[in-house]
Amino acid sequence: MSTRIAKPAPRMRKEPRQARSVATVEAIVEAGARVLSDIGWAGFSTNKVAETAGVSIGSLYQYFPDKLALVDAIRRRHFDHVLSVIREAAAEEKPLRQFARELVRGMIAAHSIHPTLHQVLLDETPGDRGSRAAHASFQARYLEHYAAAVAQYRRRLKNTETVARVLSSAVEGVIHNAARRNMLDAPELQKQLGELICAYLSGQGARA
Amino acid sequence: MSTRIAKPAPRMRKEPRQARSVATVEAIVEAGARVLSDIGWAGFSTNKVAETAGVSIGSLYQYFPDKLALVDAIRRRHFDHVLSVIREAAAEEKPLRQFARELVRGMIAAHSIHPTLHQVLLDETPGDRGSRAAHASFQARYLEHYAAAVAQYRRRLKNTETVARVLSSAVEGVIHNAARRNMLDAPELQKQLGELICAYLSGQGARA
DNA sequence: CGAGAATATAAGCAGAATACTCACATTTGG
DNA sequence: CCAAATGTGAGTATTCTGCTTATATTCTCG
Repeated sequence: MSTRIAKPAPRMRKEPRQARSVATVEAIVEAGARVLSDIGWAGFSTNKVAETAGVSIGSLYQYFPDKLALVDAIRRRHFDHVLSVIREAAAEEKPLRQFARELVRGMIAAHSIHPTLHQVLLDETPGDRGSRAAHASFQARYLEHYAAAVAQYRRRLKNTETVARVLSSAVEGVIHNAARRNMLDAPELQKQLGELICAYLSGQGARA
Repeated sequence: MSTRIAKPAPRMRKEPRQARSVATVEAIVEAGARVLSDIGWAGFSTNKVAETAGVSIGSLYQYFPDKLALVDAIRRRHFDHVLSVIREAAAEEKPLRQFARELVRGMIAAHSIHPTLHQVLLDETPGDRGSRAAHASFQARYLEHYAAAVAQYRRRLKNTETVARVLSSAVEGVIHNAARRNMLDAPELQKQLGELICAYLSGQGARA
């Protein structure tokens, strides 16, 4: 019995050197995100990704050692994107309403390209081999930013962590639901989501 | 070209008449829910469901004409359950805090058996053939109950529909997230989710 | 130019699943 | 005790999927 590590799982089998191959790799990752968002993990096959990207299946395997390495690349790219959105919204000190507005706009923008990618990545995609760590790390930093905002705007300072978790999952739920119904750009929704955030963080949940 | 309807898709190939077969069918549906919740749609195979139920694959096909009929049965059962929870919480007139508490408790209880079944049913499961109607009908009635509550507790009566949608998806998001982390029974979470509902429905999202 | 390196192609393999049938065994009710 | 109801599971036929490989094309750079 070896050390429980089944696969070394290198990120890239070969690093793209010319501009052409960089574009190819980018096209593959982009197509992968599209397939994942449109059809979900169940329909995510390397052949279909290659076809969607407009490259041959051989090209895909020239750079990605296996299917999971591809998913990892997609995940990394998407998480980095989302993380930057929250970091930006929670960065400097600003009025609550402005924070909420920027957060909502950013999250909606991030989900407008591949509406359900985020959820698929969180729910359906296997957390196999090494992505587990990246996954957890993302979640941790993700929450940190939320917690920072919560600490900044909330009077009651208890349970910051739980409050942050509740807030983030509520926002994600609303966005995800809107994405599924193709209603991400409804201005009414943006407004209400903003109000939800403000109301919860203002936080006097009615007495008694 | 015929009428676009590929399959008549009967619900049951044969109706169980004896107590034994009723139990068998029930075991199959229950096992199906478990498999769907534990492994997701990608791992949902009729063979695995039968094995989980402790019956032979032949028994399954004696009552369910095909895979989708089985999923439909699972969906119907689960949706009926969830619907009853909301109906009960939003039934009589009661103080906001009590409504919130009952809703949260009910939703958590409903998700405690098969934590991620609800999301899987909504997101991964194909809406094929005839379940589309049931699906939409469920969503409609689901929202109706939320809307009733919103109309009852909210001062501003505009956008009742949007508010109901935002509220329901926020609640679902929190529950779903908690389910994924096995934190459904954390009392802190129940409390915060209740406060979120109250705060949003109380609804003065800070001025300016 | 031209040679070798980098990149792209797609036919196809080997094996794993999977939905579903069918011929037969067992149990039940009347 | 028998006909109907119920249960069984090996087997089938088909699809799919991840991935290799032998070959073709394009780029870089002296």
